[in-house]
Amino acid sequence: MNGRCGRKAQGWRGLGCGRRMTAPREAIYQALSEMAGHPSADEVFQKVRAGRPGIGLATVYRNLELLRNGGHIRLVDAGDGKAHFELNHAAGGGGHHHHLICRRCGSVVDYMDFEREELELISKLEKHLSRKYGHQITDHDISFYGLCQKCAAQGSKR
Amino acid sequence: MNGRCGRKAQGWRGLGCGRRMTAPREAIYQALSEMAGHPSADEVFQKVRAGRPGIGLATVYRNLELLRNGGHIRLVDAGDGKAHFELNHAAGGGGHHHHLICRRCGSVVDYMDFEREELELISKLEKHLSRKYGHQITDHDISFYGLCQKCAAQGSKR
DNA sequence: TTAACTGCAAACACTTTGCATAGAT
DNA sequence: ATCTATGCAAAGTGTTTGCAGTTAA
Repeated sequence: MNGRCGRKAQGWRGLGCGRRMTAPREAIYQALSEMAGHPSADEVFQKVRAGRPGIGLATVYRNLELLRNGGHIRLVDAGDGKAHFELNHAAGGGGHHHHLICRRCGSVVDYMDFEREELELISKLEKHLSRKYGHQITDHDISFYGLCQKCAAQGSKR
Repeated sequence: MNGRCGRKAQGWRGLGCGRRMTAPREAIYQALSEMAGHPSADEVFQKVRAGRPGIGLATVYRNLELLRNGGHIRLVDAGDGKAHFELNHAAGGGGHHHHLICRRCGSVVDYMDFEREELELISKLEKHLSRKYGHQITDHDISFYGLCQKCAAQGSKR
């Protein structure tokens, strides 16, 4: 949208996003892309660490932030106080999805149902809100909260 | 939905939610209800403290959590690492709204546009997702992220 | 060559918890 | 009288930052 990368994104090089392409950065993206679900920063750290023992947690945080700014990955709020991440396939127009989050166990289910109707309403909303409030909308988040099947079965209160 | 209050909610008493109705709890809800926007836990604390000097921050956190579980207030994620709160007017079916959040300055704008279409799609989605995934959906969050007018004007990168 | 990146550890900010006391029912 | 809620301070947690050394460009 505004100043995205500014460089030709030839496959993987796009991750550099005008910055240096370092081994840790690649390893971090790689790790995230190999992980299922929505790992937390620390989980990504553990995974990267397995293949690159010397890596630091700070580097993971710094790169996740960088990758997020570059639009490569996306932050998911699972309501557990930690930041969770997932690849932003939506950047390619591909597998964008929304979330179904359990308030008890924190599990996150992705869903892509009603894609057509949702996308239609969403783009209508984005356009309208942009005009009305002057916001420059780049992103959205639609999540449903409640109890997952397992937790709901475990009894209603606490 | 599941085990909500279980007591007759005679106006304000409903806040007790089966628990003791204490002055701090009332003061905290009162403070939040008098504040505009989406104050953070600490902002609520400051406001309550003004009228009740002795109150503790922990009590504010404990009660915000309690009120949230009781469905009286709602947590808003402004992406700034702090928990923000607002009254859950939606509980009464009234002024439910969604958010327009600035990634730069963290400002949050409420909007209620396209209410009919949105609500229609949302309730359809909730029903469908409940059936398909077995989740017990109690709540949802729809937010658009980007730059507010002011921040967008201040330059595109950085 | 040089400026961004890294790893480490220390610093931070927000939130939660332990415990003795106060207070609602 | 009983048992939950409170206030304080101390402990956690997740995340950020300072800095000297490293490394991509």
